[in-house]
Amino acid sequence: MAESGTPASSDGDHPGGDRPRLDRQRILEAGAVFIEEHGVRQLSMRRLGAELDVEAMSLYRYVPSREDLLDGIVESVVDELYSDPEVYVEPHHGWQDYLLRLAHGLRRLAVKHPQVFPLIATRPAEAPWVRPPLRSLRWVESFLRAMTNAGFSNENAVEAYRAFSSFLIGHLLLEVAALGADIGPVEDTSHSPSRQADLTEYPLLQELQGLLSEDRSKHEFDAALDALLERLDSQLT
Amino acid sequence: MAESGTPASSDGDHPGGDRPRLDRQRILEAGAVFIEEHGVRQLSMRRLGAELDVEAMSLYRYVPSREDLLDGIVESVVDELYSDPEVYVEPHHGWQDYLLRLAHGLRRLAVKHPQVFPLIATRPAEAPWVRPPLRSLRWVESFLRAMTNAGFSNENAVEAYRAFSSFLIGHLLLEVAALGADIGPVEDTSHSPSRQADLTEYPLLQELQGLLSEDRSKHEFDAALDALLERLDSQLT
DNA sequence: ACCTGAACACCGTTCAAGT
DNA sequence: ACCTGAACACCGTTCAAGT
Repeated sequence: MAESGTPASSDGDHPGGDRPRLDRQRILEAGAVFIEEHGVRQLSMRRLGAELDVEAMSLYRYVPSREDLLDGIVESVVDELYSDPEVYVEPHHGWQDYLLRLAHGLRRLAVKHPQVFPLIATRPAEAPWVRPPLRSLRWVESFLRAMTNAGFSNENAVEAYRAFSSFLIGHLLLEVAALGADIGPVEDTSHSPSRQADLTEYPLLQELQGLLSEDRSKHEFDAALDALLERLDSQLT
Repeated sequence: MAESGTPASSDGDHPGGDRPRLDRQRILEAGAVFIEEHGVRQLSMRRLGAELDVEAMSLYRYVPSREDLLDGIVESVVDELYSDPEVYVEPHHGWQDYLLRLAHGLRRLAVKHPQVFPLIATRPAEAPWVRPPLRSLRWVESFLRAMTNAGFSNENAVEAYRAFSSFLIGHLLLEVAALGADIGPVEDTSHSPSRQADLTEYPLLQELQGLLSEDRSKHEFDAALDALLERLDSQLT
């Protein structure tokens, strides 16, 4: 009786929990959670609808297409960076401090959302020169402002922006990949990379397999970032 | 008359050209070509079949699944590196020469196959510690051998391997992305990034838009590679 | 031995229809 | 105003059947 019919109270109508009414932000968040749980490949409009106790078709009222849904998810995840207190402070301690905080903030984001991060890294951006993972005009402006204010020439500021992007993409993409994320359109757990590779033909690999399997990502990230900052610093004089 | 029936000669049977009989390598090559022309997203078993004048179902005799097809395409493209005369020579001129040649070979590969490269960069590898874009045990062994032979400790050789991979992924992925490739699961040309972004709120971006749109990828690649080699060199002493 | 037709269980997306 | 059912044009994949 309590199950059907009358649109009485707004809660307790469904056994599995209530349904707070659809809106775009709720869809994007559910999408991010779904991807983190099952991977992008598994995300279909129909399944995401089911997750929200709604038919797939309802989503189209808030999201024009699956592609746009993915873009929206990326955007909403990246926007977490604005509320990271370690990152989003005025760059009053110099450009190196600013870049360090930004880089570490993005690394936290990547590690927190290992399945979404590849999308952040690979979806086309707002403008061709907006390079991931700094996906918004606002961050690019902020980055370039920090550099030029610090005395970098326009050319060097732009070059620093490119070097910084490449550094982050390379390190973070490979870090989340090692974390077991699928960074491409795959999903099968029953798939290839489970079986142990046969190393009999590769004596050095055999010997170094222990070292190769160690996780040194934090150290390598910091070391490479440090080297990058040094390199940029040398362009300042 | 010449159109139908008798399986007479092996040529001229179809107006659109003859059909040399299916085999795995032919499928993989057609797949690579198709992706370069239309993007990964457009590649379906049915369409690739049509490209080969065959029903989709026939492909399953040579390729277990679409996923495996993509892996095979990646592998066959990466294998071009073995026949690059600039790369595949014994490292007799020192480790720096070896790394330079390898890096430039991979860059040529990326630029030659801008649509396939993101797959090279993002598909899961044979073993978890095989990092793209060096996707084969053989290359990893060769890389580590060159480094240890040059006097690097095991630890430093492995660290160099990781730094080198990250460097290549970051730079080449962003380079092919700028080249207009879709580096993620997108395709729509009718899509977002066409419209000119509104920069009125971002004065510095407005001022630097010219610089930001310049292609400096070759120079930046070389500069970053140089810095990396320097950094590795300093670990040798 | 190699290819195909028909079928199954899914997709994204549209649109008229329900409440 | 918001959600849904039915439908369309696609998918990947299986398998019995054709030649």
